[in-house]
Amino acid sequence: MLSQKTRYAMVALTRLAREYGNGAMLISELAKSERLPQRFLENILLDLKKMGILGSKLGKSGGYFLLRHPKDVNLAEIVRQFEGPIALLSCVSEKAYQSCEFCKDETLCNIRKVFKEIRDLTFEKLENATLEELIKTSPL
Amino acid sequence: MLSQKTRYAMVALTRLAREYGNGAMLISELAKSERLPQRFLENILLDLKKMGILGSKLGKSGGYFLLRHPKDVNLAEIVRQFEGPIALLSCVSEKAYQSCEFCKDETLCNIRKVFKEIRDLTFEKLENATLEELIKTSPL
DNA sequence: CAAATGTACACTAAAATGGTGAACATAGTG
DNA sequence: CACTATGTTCACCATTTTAGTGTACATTTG
Repeated sequence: MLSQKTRYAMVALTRLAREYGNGAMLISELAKSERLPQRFLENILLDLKKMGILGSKLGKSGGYFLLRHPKDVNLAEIVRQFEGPIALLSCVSEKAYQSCEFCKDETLCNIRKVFKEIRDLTFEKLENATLEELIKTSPL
Repeated sequence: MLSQKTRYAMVALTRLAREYGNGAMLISELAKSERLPQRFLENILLDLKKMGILGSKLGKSGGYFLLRHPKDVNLAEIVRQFEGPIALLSCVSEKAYQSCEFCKDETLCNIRKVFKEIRDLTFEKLENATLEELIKTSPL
């Protein structure tokens, strides 16, 4: 299961994506309106800023805002940052590959094959889930 | 990422599936030949016994053996037991569903939609991964 | 009975999770 | 310039999870 941190990040980002183009939003307002713990949220927003996804302004009328266009931020990047590898086994991870201590030949391992397929499908779904897609309202 | 416990369980089970029909195998032999920490493995095998997947015999020439046919044990069951829910969000879990504290209407939530698709694909792959499939040797 | 096995239950060290506290830096306003 | 509202930094903390280990016990076979 995803950590609270990742879930909070997704909620905060989709909100900031809806506000895209409207200037900065206060942490306090974001926390209150989305029901996120403010102090914890501060850490998360700071991480997102360091990733180059959010920008911030200090002082009066300061706050956070989405730097990139919502179509240029996807969940794969967010999940990687806050959860670590998308893969369930390091032997099928793209960014954090480590060879398996059990396998003599990974190409013949059927366990690996299953988890490789799962990783690839999961990654594809997460990568296609841009903030733009996430804030689209379903047709009635 | 999957825990060591889950990985060890998968390794032990595929080995016992290969030995299916050959009687009991010593924990010590299983641990040594598959390079698993024996004491930790004992806990895992006990869990698998309680799940009705393994049987055991005490005393001399005792040990563990697969109770069910290898085609009747799949990774979905194993992952659920040792990792908890297959879903990444409780709002898309089948066995551990919990409503989302953020959503007003889950049917309209696009985040949920993404993770529901991921859950369903993952579950399908894990369910089709029976021990019988896992021990098949690839054709040359 | 003795030895070889699995069983039970408690315990522990280290890491991850989900935060909080206190002081500081910066930008805008009067 | 001083004040105040904001974000920033860094350290700290309690709880839970992970990955085991310790010790004693129960059962079967020879």
